[in-house]
Amino acid sequence: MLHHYGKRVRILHWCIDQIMSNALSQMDLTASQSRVMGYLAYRKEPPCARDVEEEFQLTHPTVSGILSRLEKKDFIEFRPDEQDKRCKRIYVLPKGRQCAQRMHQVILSNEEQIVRGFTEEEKLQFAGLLERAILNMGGSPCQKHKEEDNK
Amino acid sequence: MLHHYGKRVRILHWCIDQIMSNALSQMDLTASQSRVMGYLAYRKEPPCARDVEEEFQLTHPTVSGILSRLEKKDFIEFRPDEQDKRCKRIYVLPKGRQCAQRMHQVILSNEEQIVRGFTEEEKLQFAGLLERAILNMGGSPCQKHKEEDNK
DNA sequence: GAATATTGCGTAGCGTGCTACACTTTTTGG
DNA sequence: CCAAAAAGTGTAGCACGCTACGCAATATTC
Repeated sequence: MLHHYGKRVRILHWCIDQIMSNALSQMDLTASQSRVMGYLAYRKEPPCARDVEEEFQLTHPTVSGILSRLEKKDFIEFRPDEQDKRCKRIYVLPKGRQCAQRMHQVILSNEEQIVRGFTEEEKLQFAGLLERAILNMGGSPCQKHKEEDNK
Repeated sequence: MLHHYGKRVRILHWCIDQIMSNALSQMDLTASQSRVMGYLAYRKEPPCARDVEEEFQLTHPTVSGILSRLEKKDFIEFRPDEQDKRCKRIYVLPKGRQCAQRMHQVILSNEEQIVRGFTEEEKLQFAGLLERAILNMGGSPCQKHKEEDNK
């Protein structure tokens, strides 16, 4: 019996991105950009690109692209770290601060919309089954490095 | 309480694609390409691009790109339809037929791997919750056209 | 302290998804 | 029958994932 998990996960992933992008288009932000902005805005210490990679389990060229688009649109600014000259600290500019609250709302309401009509038990099950499926597939990308150490 | 459904769906989607791509790289196929090839190989009548769009809920530029890469690698061939000169019928070439069985296996084993260790009830729940989440988010892209008719 | 490894980042190049536009062919309405 | 709508493709341009490479700065090791 076929359940088409892969297909369903793919479509759901697409839907989530689409809904978020629509809700945020008026702020000139894509779904990925707003998720990163949400993370940046709610950090006390200005993080560097590496922290964003860890948070979202993305590779550095991907994060680099998203950040450079955010910089071009004046949501953020890069400033070199005094101590470690390799790092470029990410500072949220006023334009970024302005829409932080709105972003947060959109992200939360999106999460709610995904599980609308679910009972509390179903929400727990859904999160649990997703997590188990991820573990079945070997976990997130950046965890692979750690596994390689067990040689 | 935060369950990070969006994040988990995104990561799971990524994992599924990654595992499939790895399993198929020796055949010079990406995950998306092999899914399309799987569909093409198990069709009696040679479909046109439109059928692929419907099957996978993708837009036509996306399908067009995947098909043109498959054509370039000699997995498929386009031939104009006699009756309807708009359509380009898709014919699977020998190279495509050769790996059809293997593709099918990889796709099936991938589906199994996603829900490894799940009970039958959990598998049903997982598929059901995914479907409900998709409906919560407005369903798949191509269904929007039909909704627009209800004006 | 100098050679080496690691870390942080940049860039090139690609696949896959999208929107928006244009074109040809077919179908449909008056 | 002819104009208009719809259907099937094509292409341009973009976002966002990836791998693979390279370079500079820091850490580590001998």
